[in-house]
Formats: sequence, C-alpha cells, structure tokens
Amino acid sequence: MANEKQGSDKKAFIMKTARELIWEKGYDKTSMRDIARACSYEPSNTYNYFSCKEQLLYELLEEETGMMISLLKGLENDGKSSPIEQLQYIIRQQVDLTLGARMVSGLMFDVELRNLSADHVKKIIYLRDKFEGVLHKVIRRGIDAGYFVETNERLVTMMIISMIVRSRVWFSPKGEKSPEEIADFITRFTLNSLLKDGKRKPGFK
Amino acid sequence: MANEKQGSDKKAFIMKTARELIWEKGYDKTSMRDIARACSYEPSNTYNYFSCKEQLLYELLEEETGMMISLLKGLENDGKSSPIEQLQYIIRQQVDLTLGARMVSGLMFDVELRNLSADHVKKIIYLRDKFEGVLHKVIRRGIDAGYFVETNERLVTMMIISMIVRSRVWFSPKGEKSPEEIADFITRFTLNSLLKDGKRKPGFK
Amino acid sequence: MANEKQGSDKKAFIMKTARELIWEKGYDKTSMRDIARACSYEPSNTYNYFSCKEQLLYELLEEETGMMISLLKGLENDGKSSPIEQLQYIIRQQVDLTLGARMVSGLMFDVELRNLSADHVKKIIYLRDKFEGVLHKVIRRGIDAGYFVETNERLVTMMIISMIVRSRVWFSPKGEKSPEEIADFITRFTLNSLLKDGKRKPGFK
Amino acid sequence: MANEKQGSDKKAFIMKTARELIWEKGYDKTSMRDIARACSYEPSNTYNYFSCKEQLLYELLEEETGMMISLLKGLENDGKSSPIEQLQYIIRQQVDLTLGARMVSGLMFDVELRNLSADHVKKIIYLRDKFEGVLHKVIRRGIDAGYFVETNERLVTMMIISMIVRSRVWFSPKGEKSPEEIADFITRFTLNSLLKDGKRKPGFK
DNA sequence: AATGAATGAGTGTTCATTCAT
DNA sequence: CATGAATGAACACTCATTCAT
Repeated sequence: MANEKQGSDKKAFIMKTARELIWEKGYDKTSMRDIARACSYEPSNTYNYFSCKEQLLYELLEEETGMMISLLKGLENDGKSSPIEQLQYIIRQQVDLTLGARMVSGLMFDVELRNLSADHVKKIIYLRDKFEGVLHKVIRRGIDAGYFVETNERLVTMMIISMIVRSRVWFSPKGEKSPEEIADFITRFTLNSLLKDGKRKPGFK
Repeated sequence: MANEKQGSDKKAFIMKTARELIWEKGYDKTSMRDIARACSYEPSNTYNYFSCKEQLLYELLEEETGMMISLLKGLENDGKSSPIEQLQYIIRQQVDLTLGARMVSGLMFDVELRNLSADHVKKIIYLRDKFEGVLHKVIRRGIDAGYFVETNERLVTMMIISMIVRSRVWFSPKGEKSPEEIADFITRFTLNSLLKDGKRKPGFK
Repeated sequence: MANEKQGSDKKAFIMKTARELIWEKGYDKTSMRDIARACSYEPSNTYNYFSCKEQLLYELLEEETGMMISLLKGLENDGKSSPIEQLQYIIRQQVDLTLGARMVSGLMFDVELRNLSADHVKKIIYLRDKFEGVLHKVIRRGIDAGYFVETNERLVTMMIISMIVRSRVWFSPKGEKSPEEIADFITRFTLNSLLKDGKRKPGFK
Repeated sequence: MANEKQGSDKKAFIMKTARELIWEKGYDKTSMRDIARACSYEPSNTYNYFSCKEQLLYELLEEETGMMISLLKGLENDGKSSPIEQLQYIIRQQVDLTLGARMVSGLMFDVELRNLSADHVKKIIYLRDKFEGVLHKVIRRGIDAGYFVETNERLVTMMIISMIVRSRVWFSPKGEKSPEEIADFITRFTLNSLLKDGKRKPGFK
C-alpha cells in the first residue's frame, strides 16, 4: 500500500538511499538520521537491517566491488578477443560505473575505505586485488603477444584505474564530453602509450 | 629572544599540525580538539587565529594550491627547455609534493573541497585552474612544436593530474618504488602516449 | 509427547533465564533483548508471557518471596523444636537460597524493589513482612521461654537478615568458607548474642 | 550573581547533586541529563569536569571510601581506649554516615561497584580493604586482650558491616528508632556476642 | 594570547514496546 | 506462539563555537 519498493527488499532500498547520500556528502557528513529520513522511517529501524553505520558502509563497498568484478567475469580466461579489445571493454565498463547513470563506484571507494574496521578493510582489499589482477593479466598478455611494449603491468594498472576513478572529480554531466567519450579517451591515451610504433593511431581526441 | 620566531610562526605551526591530522584522518574526523591537543593548547585558542574550522581548511588548501603553482613559476613562458623536459619537471615536482617527505597536497584536495563554503570553493578552483592552465600550455606547445601527436590537451592534463594525485592511494613508503621512480613512470607513460612514432623509447618500467 | 512439558514450562524457562541475568547484571542493565537472546527467541515474544518488563521482575520477586516463605511453612506453629533449632534452620535455608547453587534471592531483592510499581511494591512488602513475622515469633518465643536475653525482636530480625543478605556481596565460591559454614557462623554469632550467660559456647569460628 | 555555591567549587557541587540522585534512583536510572538539569546547566558541561559518567561514579565512591577511612584515622594504633570503646565508636560513625543527615555511603557502595571499570574497582576495593583492616585489628586486639571470645575476626567484620550497611534498606526517618539508637543496638548486639560470660549486660534493646 | 566554563545542536545507538502477520 | 518490522523516547557523549577573564 505504502511504497511499493519497500515491500520486496527494504534492505536494498536503504542501501540505495544511503549510497546516494554518502556519494553526495560523504560518510561522515551523512548521519543515520539523514538516511532514515530519506527512507521516511525512524532512525532506530535501520538497526533492524544493519548492526551499525560501519556495517552499512561495508556492505555498500562490498556490493560495489562485487559489481566491478562481475563485469569482468569470463574475461580473464577469454583467449578469443585481443588484449586491445579487452582493455577497451574494461575501461568502458568501469567509466560507465563511475560516471554513468548508475553511478556506483569510484572515488568514494578510495576515500571511505578508512571508515571501515581493519577486518572489513582486509576483505574489501582482497576483492579489489582480484579486480586489479584481471587488468594485470590482460596487460601482460598484450605484452607477451607482442602488441604492447615491455613495461610494468602493475603500475600501468594503477595508471588506468587512477584515470578512471578520478574522472568523477572533474567530470561534468553538462560538459562537452560524455562518459563514453571519456572512456574512449582513456583507452586511446593508454593504448597509445602501450602499443608499439606503427601499431598506434596518429592522434586521439 | 629565543622564541622571537614563535609569535608570527604560531599560526603556521597550527596549520602544519592541522594539515597532518586532516591528511591522516580527514577533515570531518579531525576535531578542533584534536588539533589543539596536538598543538598542546586549549581548543578555544584556535579561534584567535582562525574564525572557524572551515576557514582553517580554506587557508590550508589555499596554501597548498599556492605551493603547487609557485613551483611552476617561470615555466609558463620559458621558451628554452623543451616541452618534454617541462613535462618531466612538472610531474616530478607534483609527485614529490604528493608522496615526498613534505606530503602536502593530493587527494585531500579533491575530497575536502566540499567542506568549503561556495565562496571559498570558487577561489580555490580559480587557483587550481591557473595550475592546470600551465599544463595545458606545455602540452599544446609540445603539439605545435611537432613533438606530440595531435590530442585534447585539457583531457591529457586531467589524465596526468589523476595519475599523480591518486598515487597517494596506492603508494606505499615500504613498497618497491620510490616517489622518484613513480614520477618517472608517470612521465614515461605519458610521453610514450604523446610522442610520435620514432621519438619514443622502446619500453619503460 | 517429547515436549509436552514445554508448553507450560516456557514461562518458567524465561523466568529462570531472566533471574540469572538480572542477578548477574541488575535489572536496568538486563534488556529484554538480553533475556530473549539467552532464551534463543525474539524479544517480542516475551510479551506473550509478560505484559511488560516490570511485570516480569514482579513475578520474579514474588516467586522468590514465596520460596523464602514456603521454607518456613509449619515452623511458625511448630512447638516441638526449640527456638535455637528453629533459628538455625531458618538461617541455613536462607543462606542456601542466597549463596547455594540455586542462588535465587538476596540483595537483588533489596535493590530491585525500586523498579516495581507502587502497587507491586506493596504486594511484595506484604509477603516480606510475613517472612519477617516468622522470625519475630521465633525470637520472641526464645525470649519468653527463657533461652534468650530480653531484646527487641524486630531489630534482631533485621540484623539476621542483613547478615544473610549481604553475604552475597563478600561471598566468594572459591573462598575458604562454604555457604554451610557461613550459615553456621551467622547462627553462632547471633545465638552467642542472644543466649544467656552459661548457655553459650565458649567461642565460635 | 547566579548561584553562589557554583563559583567556589563547581565540581564539588556536581558531585553533591549527583550523589543525591544516584542515591535515590541508582546509577543506571540517573542520566547525565538528570544530573545536569538538577545543577541547572547543560549536559555537555558535565564533561568539562568528568571525562565520562563512570568517572563521576568512581570519584563519588572514592570520596565516600575516603570519608569512611578518615573517620578511623588514629584509631588503628590507639592503645589507650579499649576495643569495646573503639568498636562502639566505629559503628556510630559508620551508621551516621549511612543514615545521618549527610547520608553518604552504604548500600550504594555495594551495588554500584559493578558499574565501575575493572581498574577503578581495584582501586576502590583497595581502599575498602584498608577500612576493613582497621576493624579486623580492633577485634583481634579485643580477643588477645581477653575481652572477646575466640572467633574469626574477618567474618565478624563482615557481620558488622552488613548490619550497618543494610540498615539503609529498612531504616525509616519517621520510624521509632533514631540512627543513634540503631548504632547502639548494632553495638550491643555485637558486643553481646563477642564478650565473655560475666562481662555482658543482661539484655539490650 | 590564552584559558576554562558554558552552550545547543547533533551523533550513533539502545531500549521497551507495538502490531500485523 | 512466534516473528520481523517499526516506533519514539531516551542515552552517553562529541562537536564547533562563544565569552568573560
């Protein structure tokens, strides 16, 4: 009768609401009261779903990391598509997650991590490492297959993630570039650095 | 006589202390009490130097941006050194600021900006734009002079800053790479992307 | 068949659990959640058995007082055994109730009384007075029969109860004295004070 | 201008107020708001004087124990007055502390002890043991000097304290007995038990 | 320049309890 | 009988800030 969304999965509804608020104002500035109010119920009720505020943040970040990883499922051992195509695919997916309508991951991840308990940090880092591992492999395969110049794949991974994640800081929905164009730019910028002479395109915008 | 410096330096001392704490724990988690205690005086005394907490943060960020810019002084209209050398110089300076012993700028900048008043945000953004403007020009000069491939210098600027700034997230002082090596890597990664075929080095680590 | 006892015993089970917790932590520090969790069901279920927390406490104290009294049944009008034997019997029973394995009464009684409603307090006091009345009579009979020196039997009653009740504060299960020995000591200490010269034992430990 | 008492020793004023409230309602039922309201200032101000609620209780109990002990100063090594006089003196002082106008110690002590941190409990127990030690010695001296029958002085100490402390539970200011009379009764009851045949009074009320 | 007392709004969280299912 | 969701009042405590001294 009331809110139709609430019936089926109230916990998911709280998480969605909380994510938006934390995304906007940050974990510290978002109070349990804020979240409850935005869900239009009383603060104490939140504790029927999450044991404490930190637990809520943890589940949020866990969900996010999960999403990032799930998009890469199957890619790791996919031998058909070229490393170039794979790189392009990964960057597109992650930029979409960061800047797209579903805006779900990104800088929040980096910054709010320190609000987690040591135990929870460990778990999230474990997931993040799995994600980074996929990127490592793709780049390494590109080098071994002769597409890319010899380089340090771990650092390249960091560069790519940095460019993606921080796009949230300077991206403007009203700006001249769409998320897709930004993804393409990051891809071109990266490939232009990695590809050997002769395999590169002359320029990129 | 012994403490003649203290009079004028007291404010600087508070800022230094505050910067370290905010750097470590974030603006929200750093209370005026924390700062005062670390300075070993009473909280109320802070208000003899700063009208409010937000003002303190503002002056911190202003000082930071100032430092970033001052390192670029003279570079903008320097026609002698090549864009390649200039790029290398800028990246080195900024990485040092971010990861070096004086650790003073970086991600804090991006994140804490939202704790400023609208008016203060405007002022900081103005300074930041000046900084970015130098990078634009350097890259544009590199393109015009035939060193770099044709590209969007604004986006390239963002890529470079992203790679620098976020290095703070994954950098470990105990890790295998020193700040200098990271600066070099970012420089090589960028130049490898920008330089035309034949002008690049075969690989980079 | 197997659990035919459970139906009616469930309430008793809750009371047993609640008593232990309240005994240990006190009424205020024992939440309905605590009790429910210790019974391994949900808090709201408690309200199928007790209208509110105060009611639960009331029934607990009522049960306790009942136990204290029931142990004295028949004693009041028992003309056979001497007042000395009767006093000894009473003290033993009450110390056992306070310090014995079933640990069921004692200081909790004194302290938690203020958590009851005025109405409930009255009822409990009424029962407590009945208990004290038995002690009065025993002592009075001892005086009248020439065993005990002339004294104020009401105050003597208070002394005896005080010694019994507060034993819970300093009693240690690992200590050198067992509950039985403590009961004996209280009995000897009291009798030594009450008995006339010549009827006393020379010393007591 | 406002409250004349506040100026000189505000902390003492808070403690006095808090003691009365805790005495009346118990530690758990007395909120920091209650205490602040009774002092007519805002709750947060309490924390300028006490780091937390537990610290307030601790200082209260420490003060109390201190008072109990200070009344015994000089008694321990006083060879002039007889153990009988000393016992009488101690019981009078403690009953006065418990039931007199200054009502400061007593059952609260026993019960609220569990609200202290382990560390604070240790400190209070240490002080309490000092107090009990004096009683031990007085009784032992009475035995050795031939006044008292041979007995366990530690247990006798417990009996005496129990009778004193719990008087608070049944004492009524409107009742027939004054604190002085109660003290006398406890003294007589005790002495009658301890004194040898022939040294006792025939009865006591 | 520095302090200590004071404030009032706010924080995360707990609690006894209710109610529809 | 039993549950899970919901409530609203309360709690200890923290915060940035003010102000008289």
